[in-house]
This record gives sequence, structure tokens and C-alpha cells, in this order.
Amino acid sequence: MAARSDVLTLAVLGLLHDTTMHGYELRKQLSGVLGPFRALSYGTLYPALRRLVDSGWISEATPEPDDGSRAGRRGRIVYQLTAAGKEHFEALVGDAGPATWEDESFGVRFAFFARTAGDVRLRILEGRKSRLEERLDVASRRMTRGRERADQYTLALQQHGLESVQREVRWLAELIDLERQGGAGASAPDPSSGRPAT
Amino acid sequence: MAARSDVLTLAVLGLLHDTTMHGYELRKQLSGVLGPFRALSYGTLYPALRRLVDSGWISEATPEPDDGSRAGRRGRIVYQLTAAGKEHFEALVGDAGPATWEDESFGVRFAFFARTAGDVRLRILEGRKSRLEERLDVASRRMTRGRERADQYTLALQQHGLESVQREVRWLAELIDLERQGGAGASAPDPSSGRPAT
DNA sequence: GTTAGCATGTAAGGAGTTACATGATTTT
DNA sequence: AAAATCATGTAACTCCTTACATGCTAAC
Repeated sequence: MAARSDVLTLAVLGLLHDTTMHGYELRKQLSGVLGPFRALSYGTLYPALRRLVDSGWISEATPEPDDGSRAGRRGRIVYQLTAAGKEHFEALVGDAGPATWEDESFGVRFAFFARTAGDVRLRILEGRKSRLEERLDVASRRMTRGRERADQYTLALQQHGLESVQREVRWLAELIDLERQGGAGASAPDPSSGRPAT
Repeated sequence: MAARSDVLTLAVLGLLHDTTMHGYELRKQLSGVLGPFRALSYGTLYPALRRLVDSGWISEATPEPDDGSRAGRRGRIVYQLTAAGKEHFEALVGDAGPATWEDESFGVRFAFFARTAGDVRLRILEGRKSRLEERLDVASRRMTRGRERADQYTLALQQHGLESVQREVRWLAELIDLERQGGAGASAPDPSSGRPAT
């Protein structure tokens, strides 16, 4: 039993997997991983980094400037992944926990697919797909059942949402196909085209 | 100056606009309005209803059973919109506040389009569209700039997100067209669908 | 008569934001 | 020398969830 829902931990460990970085830089990279449009605030990031250090997954280093000067010099703090952190990252990426965790972390886990084993990739993709299909099922049943109540705008909105999810399902199906063809290797095949949701 | 980010308030006032409801029923209806897949917990809903009563936007009524019987009967509490609440609702729906508010509340405001004046509908749709286009701009510039860093999976994910947004922009453009053709009336034209392309 | 679903709440806590506070480095 | 941007952090607050607690009502 590993994780509850700590997507940020996963994202940070993943980003530090083959580079060291300081907080400010980390934040910029996180925008690419957590979602193309999302910018995490420092009020979340820095306390989170502190917790990761306390847990032993990452370690701090403050590079001293050559001249032995500074009293008030608050320099960069460069973080790097520890061995324990690397282990924890592998565990988190592969972990099939509760649906909420799987759902929230999908984007981040996908973003680190290049460092993820082939069978784990397949498991993640299939898990996501079947959860979306389940939703689709519930939602479309709800739409047919209570049809009289909703006006045209409500319907249009629901239909738009539904189609978004359907597109993502098709996208996932394509990716799963590519994974199956690509075999069990750890390196990345070619997932060129794409389709959306959320 | 009206609201910060209280999407729930808007949703509840909107649902009570032409019916009265008790909390449990309200929660079910909210799932349809806040997002097809989201279920709000009672731990959020009931305190929120209390706050709305305290603010004077809605009022409680506990319908007594005809027989004047039991003391411990914790009956349903039926909520209805007050005149002040109705006013507040109109203000919230039309309000062009900070981008965060406009973004978060779009779905809910759209869901209540049938009760919304034509010019306000148009303003909301156009606001949403231009915000999405701005994002698109930023995101695609970011993707071209830092191309070397991202592996194929990261790229596929970003592209997927991008296309999702592009699709919503096209959907909005269609709706805006329909609104323009439909004229300035307060009743709803026919926004039949978004297109499953490909 | 007991299980399932209706109905209302509270307490604790997680995950994030905004606003504030500080100071160093780079660019103009 | 001023302005922008790099860089790190704290405090207060918001919105939400989970888990708990209570009791009624309908169906089997």
C-alpha cells in the first residue's frame, strides 16, 4: 500500500530522475507535466519540497560561491533524487491504487512513460481506458433516463463532455495498439496523433 | 463588485431558480450541472446551504407532517430562492470578473443559459473563447520553443491537450454563430451538437 | 425484521491559492 | 540607478473530501 493521492510528489521525483534542479526551475518544468496550463504556486511547492527532504526521497545541496563572503546570501537550493526516492518513484508509477489516485495521477504517469517499463505502461493505459468507459456508461444512461428535465443548452454541454471522453477513449485505444505492437521494450514507440478530454 | 470564485453558490441559486428542493435532491441535480462525473459531498453541500441562508439568498422551510406527532422527526428541509437571491443570481451569471472566476464558472453559467439574456450569453461565450485562444497561443509557443527537451510521450500528451482545447474553441465558435443568427431573444435557439471529427 | 436508500449533519484534514516578506542578479 | 526577473519562503484562508454520527422510510 503506497500512495493516497500525492501527485505532486510523483511529479517532482520524476523530474529529478535524471537531472538536479532548484525549486524555481522545478516549478517551470512542473507546468509541462501537471497540465499544459497549470502553474503551481510557490506556497505549495516549497513546503512540499521540505516534506520530500524530510521523507528522505530527495536531498538538498547549497552550492557555495567561490569567494567566502556572504552573510545574508540566500543561495539556490539544488535538489537531487536519493536512492530511496528513486525506489519510491518506481513504486508510485506502477502502483494501481484507488480509482481516484489512478485518475488524478494519469497525466503525470503518462508524462514519465519514457522511463517506465512496457508492461506497466500497458497496465496504466488500460486502467485509464476502462475507467473512462465506465463513466461513459453511467453518463449516457443518466442522459437517456432523465431526458425531459434538461433544456437544450444543458444537453449540448453534456454531449460535448461525452464526446470529449469518447475521443480520449479512442486515443487510448490507439496508444494501447501501438504498445502491443512495440513489444515489451522500455523505450518509446511513436504515439503521434492525439485526441482530448477534460 | 460581486464574486470571487463561488461556483457552488451560483449552481445552487440556479437550480432553485424555478423549483424548490431539499439538500439531498439538490446534490443529485448538482452532478448534472457542475460536471457530468462529479459528485459533491454532503460535507461541502450542507454547510454551503447554511451560508446561503445566512446571506439571505435562500430560505428554509420544514414541512410539518399532517398528524401532529413525533418530536424527534428530523424532516426534510426544503429550500427556496428569495428575491434577493434571484437578484444575486442574475448578477453572478452576467458578471465578468477575474479570469479565474470566468473560467471556473463557465460550465455552470452555460448550464443556465436557458434563463440567461441573449447578450449575456454571447458575452460569456466570447469571453471563454478568447481565453482559450490565449492559452492555445502560449502553449503552442512553449511547445515550439522547448522542443528538444520533451520525449515523444510528453509531446503526445501536450498535443492531446492542445487538440482538446482547439476542439472546444471550434464548438464555441459554432455556438456563437447560432446565437448571432438567433438574434437577441431571451429564449433558447438550437445548439444541436459538437462534431466528432476525424 | 432487516437491509437499502433517503436525509441531515459534524470534525479532521488534505491540497491548493493569494498575499505578504525578503533579498540577489541581470538587463536596460 | 531603476526595473525586471530570479529565488526562497510564511501565514491565512478556501474549497473540498473522508469518515463519522444519527435517524427515518420503503421494500423484500
